[in-house]
Amino acid sequence: MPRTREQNDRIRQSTKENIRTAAMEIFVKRGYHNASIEEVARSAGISKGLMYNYFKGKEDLLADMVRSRIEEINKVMQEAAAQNSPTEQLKHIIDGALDNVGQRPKEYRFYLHLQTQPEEDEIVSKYSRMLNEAMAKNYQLQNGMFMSLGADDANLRSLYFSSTLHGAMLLMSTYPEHYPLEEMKKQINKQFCSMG
Amino acid sequence: MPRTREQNDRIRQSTKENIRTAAMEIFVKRGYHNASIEEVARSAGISKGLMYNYFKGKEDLLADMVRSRIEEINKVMQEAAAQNSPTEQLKHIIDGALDNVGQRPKEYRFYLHLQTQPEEDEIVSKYSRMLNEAMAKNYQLQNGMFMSLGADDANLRSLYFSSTLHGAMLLMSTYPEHYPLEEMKKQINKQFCSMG
DNA sequence: GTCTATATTTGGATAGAC
DNA sequence: GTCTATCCAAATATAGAC
Repeated sequence: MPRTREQNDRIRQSTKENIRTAAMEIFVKRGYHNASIEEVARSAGISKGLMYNYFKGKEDLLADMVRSRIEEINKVMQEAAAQNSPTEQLKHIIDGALDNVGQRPKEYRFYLHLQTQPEEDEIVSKYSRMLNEAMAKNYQLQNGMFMSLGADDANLRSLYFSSTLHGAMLLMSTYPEHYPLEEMKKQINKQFCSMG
Repeated sequence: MPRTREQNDRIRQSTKENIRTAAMEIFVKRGYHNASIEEVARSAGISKGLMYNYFKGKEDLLADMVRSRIEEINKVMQEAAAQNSPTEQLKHIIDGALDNVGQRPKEYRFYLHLQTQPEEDEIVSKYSRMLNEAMAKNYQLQNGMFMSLGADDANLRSLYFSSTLHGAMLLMSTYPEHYPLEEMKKQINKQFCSMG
């Protein structure tokens, strides 16, 4: 009795999702270069060969992750833009960014590691660029928020804000257990979310 | 006519320095994992085999770099501590950090990439840890400076300062040609180097 | 849809001659 | 002190059977 089309589809989807989860886990643990397909497959509970039935190769796994990361970033930014006042918009960015790192610091660290990849890396630099471009695009949006807020030199202010925010994320991912998340959110809010 | 001891020493030193420079160049360009000994040797103008006469292997090259980086960081911090007032001490830290990144953004990026290495990387994590520890040590020193400055919650203030500073370094290394270095130094100074 | 066995490549490291 | 030739391990990817 052969499987129906729907059964096969379900199996395929579920296996693919297993691989995704396993790949993220292993990549975060070992880093892209040191992660082996072997180990990803083992962690997903399948054979090495079967991987290639679902992803073209190791790079394809990474591409999939980066795509989903960029979606996640854009989503937070769009939610922020939908807020009523620039004050609330910026607050949403701060909360979105810092909560995300606070919840999954290793994952943030993985993507930052990726973003700081040398530009001439043969394989990975493409994805580094994609992430940086996504951030740059959202930075433009953020500039508009500081305009609305009525900042003197909105672009400079926005850049200073981004520096502070990304610095906080970096330090939080480096010392996740000691970083006073809520305290920092309060400080950044106080400094940037109103016209002083 | 054989070479004298001194001639040999000079040759050895000069060759070693050549390798160091070449290795930094290639590592910064390709990243540690993608850099090949082959290419480092080519760039240094020597054969691959000769490399192993000067360094135990690829990892030893990295160890050498990290050691010299930590020395560099500590030096800036000691110079800062030698200043007369906490205001000047903090200013020295800001200038030292941001000028360094401004001059060699790729190199900073390389070390940040190293620091964000996953903890369980088999080879490289050791050096990641060393860098993070050097930074943590200097952070203690910095805390003292904010104490002297008479900050309300000195440790929190110091952490916020570090977040801002490292965020600025990160963004500067990401967009080296667009980042308004001097402007940012001024802002950070204004915010942190006095008691407001 | 899944597995095992195998091919292929890359690159770090060593040996031995000059 | 330097080079060329060689070894060897790791890991990506493929082929073919069940």
